[in-house]
Amino acid sequence: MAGDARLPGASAEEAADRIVIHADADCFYAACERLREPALRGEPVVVGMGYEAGDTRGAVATASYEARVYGVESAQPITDALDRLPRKGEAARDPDLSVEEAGFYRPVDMEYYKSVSEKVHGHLREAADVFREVSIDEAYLDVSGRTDWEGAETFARGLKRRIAADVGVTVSVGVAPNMSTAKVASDAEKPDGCVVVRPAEVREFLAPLPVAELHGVGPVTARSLRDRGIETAGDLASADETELANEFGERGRDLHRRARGEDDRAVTPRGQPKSLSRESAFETTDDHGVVAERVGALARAVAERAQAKGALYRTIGIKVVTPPFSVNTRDRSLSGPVDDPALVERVAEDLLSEFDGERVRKVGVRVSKLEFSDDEQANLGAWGEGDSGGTSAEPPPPATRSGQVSLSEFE
DNA sequence: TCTGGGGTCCTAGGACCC
DNA sequence: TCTGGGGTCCTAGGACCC
Repeated sequence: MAGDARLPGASAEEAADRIVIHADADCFYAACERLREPALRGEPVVVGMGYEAGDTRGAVATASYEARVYGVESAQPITDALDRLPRKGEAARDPDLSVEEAGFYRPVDMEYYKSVSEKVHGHLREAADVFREVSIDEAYLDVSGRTDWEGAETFARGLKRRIAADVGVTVSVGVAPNMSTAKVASDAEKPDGCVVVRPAEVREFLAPLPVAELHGVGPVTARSLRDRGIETAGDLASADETELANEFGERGRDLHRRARGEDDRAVTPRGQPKSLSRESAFETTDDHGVVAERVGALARAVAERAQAKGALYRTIGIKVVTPPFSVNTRDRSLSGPVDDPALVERVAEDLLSEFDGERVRKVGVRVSKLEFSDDEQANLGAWGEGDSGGTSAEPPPPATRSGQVSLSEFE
């Protein structure tokens, strides 16, 4: 039972000697905007997704610390953010508003952020024995062979300094004997943090933290834990594991271990994606034709992306969000892996027909049970060395067409 | 004010097979 | 006619993360 958490090859001895860094760029999108627009430095900056200049739609992707002071936070609707922090330009024209208490709003520009991210990741990769990219602004590094606990802080500060000097963004880092503790440590002194937690200090470092600060504890679990009198990681660490397992299943055991700073997972490079999806939100409508149109476009887009990545898929699914916010998913598995955009479209629209007549606010299309052809694997091996792909001029030819797959179940 | 978009992992019941 | 156990796959939903 106890060995379940351990990955193959990660012996207890190896785990005990591990030095893991979690690096997390501070307000990354806002930092990128400041990089190319230095006038934004020191100003409140809000980056919105689904947002266009002058618009009121969309949601906050990143708010700079200056903007957070006004109560702007990520995932907030732009309209709410604007209530708290008006746009600079509008504040200048409106005598009731103060220009001092206004901010700059910018739409997300993923391509640019990726180009900055590649530079940051380049430094991180160079500093690590093993590098695992988590997202555009986050990564784990196994640096066991690069430093020791004596030198860990100097090592981490050097890394931060190189990134700041070369790229111009600040990165918060946490250094710890395992991934889950390193993650919490990088968060502990944001922004521009550098927190080293040595093996003997893990328990006391974690103990006072609210449970919600543990990776994997969201609002639902946090409330449920609080209802049981478990407020801090220390409470969780000393809670009864069997009771946690009864209440939360295997996740309960996991959280118990994380709260105790026990995490034997080895840092491994990120593998191939498990699914690819596209989704989009719109004004709630019950016009099935409009919804079907969207689904068709998303199906084409997702199939194109799969093709560009050399991915075959065996399951096609849709997501339909109906007011106020209920998420419905439907999917269908095929008899074999395919690369067949027309089929994605057909299956997606067929699955959608169940929702004919319903009010819909958002739809998505997903392909999953992915398989990657061998030559594409080879390409991805090379990809790990240098650039991070994404914008290659020509997608690889599809490895397999769907001719051999039975379509009888759709006709 | 109608909460964006892209992911991962887990659970649970039913079908189906041996 | 009714009884087991074990395993995998499929589908739907939920929690969580960035």
